[in-house]
This record gives sequence, C-alpha cells and structure tokens, in this order.
Amino acid sequence: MDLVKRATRRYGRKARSLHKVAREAFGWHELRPGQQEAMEHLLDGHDVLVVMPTGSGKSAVYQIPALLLDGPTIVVSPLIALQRDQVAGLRGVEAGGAVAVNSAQSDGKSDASLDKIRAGQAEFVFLAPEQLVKPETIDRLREARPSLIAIDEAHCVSAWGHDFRPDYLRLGKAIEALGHPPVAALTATAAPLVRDDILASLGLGDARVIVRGFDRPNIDLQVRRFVDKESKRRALVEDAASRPGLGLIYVATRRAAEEYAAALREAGRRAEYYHAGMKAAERHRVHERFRDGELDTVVATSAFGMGIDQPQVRYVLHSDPPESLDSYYQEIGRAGRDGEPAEAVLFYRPEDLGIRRFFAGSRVDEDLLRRVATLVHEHGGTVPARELRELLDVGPSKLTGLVNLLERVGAVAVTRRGDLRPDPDGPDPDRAAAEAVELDATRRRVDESRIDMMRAYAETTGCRRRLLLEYFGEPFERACGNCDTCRSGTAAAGRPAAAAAADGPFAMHAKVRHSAWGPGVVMSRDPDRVTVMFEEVGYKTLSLEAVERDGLLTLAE
DNA sequence: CGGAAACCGTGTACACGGTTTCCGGTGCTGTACT
Repeated sequence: MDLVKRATRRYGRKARSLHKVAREAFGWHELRPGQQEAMEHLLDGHDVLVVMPTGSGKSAVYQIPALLLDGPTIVVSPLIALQRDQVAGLRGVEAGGAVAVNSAQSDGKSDASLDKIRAGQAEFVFLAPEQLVKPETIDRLREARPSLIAIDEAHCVSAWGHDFRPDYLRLGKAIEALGHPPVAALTATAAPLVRDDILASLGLGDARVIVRGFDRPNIDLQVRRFVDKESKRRALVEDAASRPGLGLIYVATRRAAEEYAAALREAGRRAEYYHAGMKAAERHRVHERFRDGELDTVVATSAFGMGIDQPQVRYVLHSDPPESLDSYYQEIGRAGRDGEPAEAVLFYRPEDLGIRRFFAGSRVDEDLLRRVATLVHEHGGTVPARELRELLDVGPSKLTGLVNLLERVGAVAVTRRGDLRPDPDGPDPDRAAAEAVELDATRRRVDESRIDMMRAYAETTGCRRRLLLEYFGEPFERACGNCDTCRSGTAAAGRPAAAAAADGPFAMHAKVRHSAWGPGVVMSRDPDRVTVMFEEVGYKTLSLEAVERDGLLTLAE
C-alpha cells in the first residue's frame, strides 16, 4: 500500500494520480466521466452520492481514492456474503489488503481485523451497520484515523432503516463519531425521493450527487394484464417454460417461489427457488448454479439479487409487482448486463398490490413508544439500553426502531455508548409518542404513494420507459420504441405533442406548493396531468384541469 | 389487502357453499444447545 501511495503522490494532479492508481493497482485503463468526477470530489474532501448501474464500476469510486488518501477506508456493506466477495475481490489486486468484521467469523478474527486496520496493515475494512454502530468498534476505528467511508448499496438506508434494520438510521451518527471523513454513498437505483432520504439520514447535506446511465435501452419493457389469478399463473409458467436462455422470476411469497419452481420443473426446465427461509448451504448452491449458468430459471423473493454477477440474464419476469419502482428497476436491471437484448415482463393484476399495501401499512406501537419515552423521562439520568430491553421485553432491533423515532422528535438522546437520556427541552412522553406516530404515518403515506407509482407504471398507456426514467428524475421527451405500449401505438396516441407538455406553468423539476399537501417537485408532465413528489404525502398525480380550476398548485420561489 | 386453509352448517352423504381466521418480505446479532 505504501508503495502505491508514495508513487502516486508524486503526481501532483488529481486526475493523473487517479488514472495511475487505476492502472497500476487495479489494471483499469480508463475511467468513466462520472467515476472520475466522483473521485475528484472525494479527494477534495467532499461527500458524494453516486447513482450508477451495476457493472459500471461503482466500487472504483471509493477504491481508487482510498489508495490516494492516508488512512484506512471503512466500507459499510449490507450482507455478510457481499462482504466476503468484496474482500476476496480486493485480495487479487495491489490495494493494500482488505478485512471484514462480522458475526460469521470468530470474535478473534474480527478483533485481528480491527488491529490490522489500526496498524496500517490493511486498507479496507468491510462491515454491516450493526457492527459499525457499536461503541467499541467506533472507538477502535477512530484511532485508525479513517480517511474515507463508503456506504455500499446505499438505498438500504432508505429501504431498511425504518423498521427492518434500524441501525442503518444510526450511520449518520457513526460517521460524525468517526470525524466525518469524506463519504461515498453508492447505489444502482434511487429515485430523487430516495436520494434525499439517504442524504438526510447519513447527514450528507453538502454532498455532490452524481447520477449516470439510468437507461438500460436493451431491456424490453412489457406488462401483461390479467383478471383471473389462475390464468395469470398458467400464462407465466407457459411463458417462462418457452423462453431460451437464463431467466429470473420474482414472486411475492416464499410459497409462490416453491410452487412456480415446481411447475417449471414439471415443464422440463432446470428451475430452482430461492428465498430467505432456506438453509444457507442451499442458498449458496442456487447462487453458484445460477452464476455458472447451470440453470434455466431461478424463482425468487426479493432476497435474491444483491451481489449477483451474471451478465447473461435474458429475462426477468414478475408474478407480482414489487413495492416501488425503485425495487422494480433494481430487479429488472439484473437482465441484460451483457448489453444484449433482454426482456422485463410484469404479469399484473391490480389485486396483487394488496400484499405490498399490507407490508407498507404496518404501524409503530404507540403504547410501546409511550412506555419507552416514559421510562427514560422518569429515570431522569442515563438509562442503559439493555435495562430498557429487559424492562419492556423487546429485542434490540425493535427498541432501536422506537428510539430512532423518539430521537427524531427530540424526546430522547442517545449517548456515545448507545444508552438513553431524556432531552430536557423535549416534549413530554405523551406528546413525544404522538409526534413519533405522526412521523411514522408520514413515512407510511409516502410508502403507499410509491405503490401508487408502481401501479401507474403497470397501468399506463404511455411509454413505459419514459414513465420509469421520469420517476428517476431523468427527462425523456420521446417514446422509446422498445416497450409494449410503444409497439402497440398507445404510447404515441396518448402523447401527440411531447413539446406541448414542456410548456405551461409546471415544468419538469419545478418546485411547487399544494394548498393541502405542502411543498413538492414536479416529476413528470403530460398534456393533461402532472405528477408531483410531495415531501409529506409522497407521489400524487393531479389533473391539470383541476389544478387550474381550483388553483391547487403554485410555483414556489 | 387478498388468498388459502380451517371451520361451520346443512341435512343425511360426505359434499357443498358460506364464514372466519390466519398469514404474508428483506438480515444482522448474540445466545443456547447439540
């Protein structure tokens, strides 16, 4: 590592250093524009949020600056399996060594990893947020004076932080405790709403946001609509059984994964199912067979996908819509990474959104919130988190979720050691619980509106690619020609004059204010309606006629 | 929110329709027990 650093430091100019490290340490002969720009920001001491498709060299964005900056690099990675791959990938190059800290290895080994990082014997340390928020881990990493923090798969902050893995919402605190070196947040898919959420949550107010290459023109987009559940099932099996090449089918439940896989086997296909209820060894086996091209189809829940590296997926079918277009794009983005033609087909019935509504609709327990707030309030001093868990009989993950909400409404403060203190200027326990419930309700409204956008994609007669890209904030003023609605002609019919939409008061990305829903940003604009992303209620599509008649929207600033 | 399974009542056979109940996705960690 020191050799590389010394050699590259002589080159004064950033770009030359970056290119030299890319070549000498990693064997890459060119940097893409977005990559280089992001790296330069990091070297200048800025935070960056990078949104680039998988396979476009996102990892390079932190790996190359890591070798040019003095001090180790902390990489937050959501899955232990992913950490393993990443560590192994860095072993083969001259990048100064990589170690991991997680529960899948012995405490002794994790301990040795942290020692290596502090002693400068390894450049990269990979860990999940659950490890990074531990006070002892933070202390030891701070002593190592990290020069860079990378948050891999950063959309997890937004997708999982609220309930499933609440330690994701504590990363912002961890970054501060580590002295806030430059942070690189990286993801393949994030709509503007998700980007805002990531930046706010990580405390990266001044980050440079770099978005590149959203369109995947080789993926043909289709939706097939059904009324009856059984006919949809039959059509999907028939379709998948007749397709050549490797494919993926996403389903909503574990049970459906097993059933579809069985049906496809019966039809003579090499099919496997994949979900989180399987034994680790089984999951591993399916991954390997998929990677090695020994299968025709994997039928999976959302558990399958992160970290898969199989460029030749020819089709991704969905038996049910996911909970957002962010997830949908992430999942279909696993098709056609080799650049060859691929297809993404959604087998759609409106009823199938029900399970998504169910998952999005879960609410925090107000009683429990009040009890946490009351206990901390009445205690007056510092309450160890462990004591609260025992008193209330809740698990650590659940308590963290509750505390995150109470912290955001200013009722409790979390000490450096992870214990709880009442905030003397904060609201009383009843008020705190009520405000926390309101925060949770806002999140729920936004989540439900994201399901509405998924529905809009499934039901649109306009160009599907245009709808998708505009959802991700990329203006796309034409019909793509590579989706079902373009082929059938409905896309063109519904959009006689694209230019007309650009005129008028509410242009793309204009900041607006609604009389009831507050501030928002125009996400897309059709001749007769406008879709706005509101901070408090999420996505809403408004008819321009009503907007004009009732003066619902005004331009902000 | 919607679907499947379990339950229930009818009215005399064990089959059928109607109602109720329960279930559903993502992974980390630390601890208990082979």
